[in-house]
Amino acid sequence: MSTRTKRWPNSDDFGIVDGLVQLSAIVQRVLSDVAASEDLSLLQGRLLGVLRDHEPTMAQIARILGLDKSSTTGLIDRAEIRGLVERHNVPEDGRAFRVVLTREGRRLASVLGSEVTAQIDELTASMSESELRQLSSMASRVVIDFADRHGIDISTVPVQTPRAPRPR
Amino acid sequence: MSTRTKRWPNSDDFGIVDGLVQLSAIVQRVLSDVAASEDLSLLQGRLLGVLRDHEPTMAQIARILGLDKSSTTGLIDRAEIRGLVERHNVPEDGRAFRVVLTREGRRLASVLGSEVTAQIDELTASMSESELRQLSSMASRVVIDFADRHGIDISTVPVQTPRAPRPR
DNA sequence: TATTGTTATACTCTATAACTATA
DNA sequence: TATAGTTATAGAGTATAACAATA
Repeated sequence: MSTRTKRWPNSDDFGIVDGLVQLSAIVQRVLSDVAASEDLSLLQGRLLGVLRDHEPTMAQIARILGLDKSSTTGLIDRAEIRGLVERHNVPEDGRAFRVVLTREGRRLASVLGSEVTAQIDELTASMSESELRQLSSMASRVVIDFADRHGIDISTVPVQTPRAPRPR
Repeated sequence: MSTRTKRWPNSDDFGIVDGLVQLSAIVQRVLSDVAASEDLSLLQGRLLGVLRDHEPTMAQIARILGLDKSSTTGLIDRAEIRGLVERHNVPEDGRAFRVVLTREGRRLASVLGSEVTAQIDELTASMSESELRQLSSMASRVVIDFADRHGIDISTVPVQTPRAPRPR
C-alpha cells in the first residue's frame, strides 16, 4: 500500500519501524519495572493510574484497559484483596459498582506516577529542550491520529495496553 | 533530580512523559493485534521475531526475552507443539539445544514482520518525510542511550519486552 | 430484552525451587 | 562445582460461556 521510503537503517538509526518498536519496548519495560518496585504488576500499575483520575464502573474499566468484563472481575478482586481499591455501590444503578482507590491505593498511585516521570526524564536526559519538544509533539501526533482513526476517547489512551490474543 | 522543564501539556501535546507512555502503549497494541491476527500471543510473536535472525539456545532465548529459563521451557514447548520451532542438539555441548524455526514458523515470522511494518507505516501516515526522519532518529537516540547505560546488546533490544513482576 | 457483573473453566505466561545431565 | 535445561508448583492474567440480578 505505502510506497513511501520510510527506512534509513544504519548504525545510528534503526528506521521508523524498529525505532518505534524498540522505543516502545523500553518504555513498557520502565513502566513494568516501576510497578515491580512496589510489588505490582504492569496491569495493577495501569489500574492505579486510571483510578487516580477516575472512579469508573467495572464495565468502564474493562473498556479503558481493553479487557473482557470477566477479566476485570479478577483484576479488581486481587486489587481489593491487597487493599488498594474498593467497590462502591452506585445509587442510580443497582447492578453497577464504582471502583475507588483506598488511601493506600492513592499513595501507591502517586509514588508510581512520580517514579515514571523521573524514569522517563532520565530516558531522555541527553536531549535538548528543542529535541524534547519535537519528540513530545510527534509522539502526541501519532497518538492523536491513532485515537481519531479508532474513535478512541483520548483520556483513555494513556492506559491503553496490549491485549492478549485468544488462541484456540 | 531533574530540574529541566520537560512538559508542555496542552490539547495537542501530552508532554514527553504521557506522550511516550501513550505512544508505547499504541505500538505494543499494534504488535499484539498483529500477533493475534495469526492466533499468536505477543510473546510467541516476539519469539518468532528473534528466531528469524538467530538460532539461540534456550539460555540465550531466556536472556534475550528477559525470562527465567523455566519460563522459556514452557514457551518453546508451546511453540513446538504448534509446529513453529524445533529443538536441535548442539554437538559441542550435550546439555544445550538450539531453537530453530520450522518452515511454518518461518512463514509466520515473515507474515508478522510485513504486517508490523505496514501497521507502523499506517501509524505514521500523516507525517512528512522529514518528520519521519526526525522521529526515527530521536527514537533511535533514546534506544541507544538506554542500551549504553544498561550494557545491553542492541541486537537484543528490538525484542525486549516488559517483564512480569514477582508479587510474593 | 439489554446491561452489569460474577462464576466456572481452560489456557498462556511467569517465577521459585528442586532436580538431572553434562561440562 | 558450575551450567543447561526440565519438572513441579503456585499464581496472575486472559477469554468464552453460562448465569443472576437489575434496568
